[in-house]
Amino acid sequence: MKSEPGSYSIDDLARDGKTAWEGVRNYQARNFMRDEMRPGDPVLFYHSNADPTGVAGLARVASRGYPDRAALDPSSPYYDEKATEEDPRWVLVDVEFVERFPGVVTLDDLRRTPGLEKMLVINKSRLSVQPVTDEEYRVVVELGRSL
DNA sequence: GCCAACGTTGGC
DNA sequence: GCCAACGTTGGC
Repeated sequence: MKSEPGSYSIDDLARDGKTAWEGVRNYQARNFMRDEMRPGDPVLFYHSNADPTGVAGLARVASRGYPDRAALDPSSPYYDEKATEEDPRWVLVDVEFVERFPGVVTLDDLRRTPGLEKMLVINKSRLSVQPVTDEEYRVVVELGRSL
């Protein structure tokens, strides 16, 4: 799951303990949260538009998908005029903090680590919620903890 | 700040 | 249903 640290970083999550991952306004990303993610699923927390950009730590899915009510709130930056009470259109999950890596596994690290060639973040960087295989997860965690 | 890649919108 | 125009994302 990706976030711009200027907006919400791994440190913010460490402070909050848990947060509602609101504001995702992309159908593919929404569908992952709605259809695929379950409480307990491990999450790589990725800092985009950052210095350095890359995986900053680990989190965990803490709820099933449920409506993102920010879409109904005209004063929210995530407001969507097409969202309604009956069909809020957008979905989020709760995410809880697990650990912060001692550093950041940079995008460059990901690119040059054998076994990670197919990670979507390398080729489909714009997708803000994306699946990671068990093996990719394992490799990234190992990299992150050895920084 | 620039720009390429991508997703969405809307006219036809 | 196509596709051009547009807006957004995100790496650099």
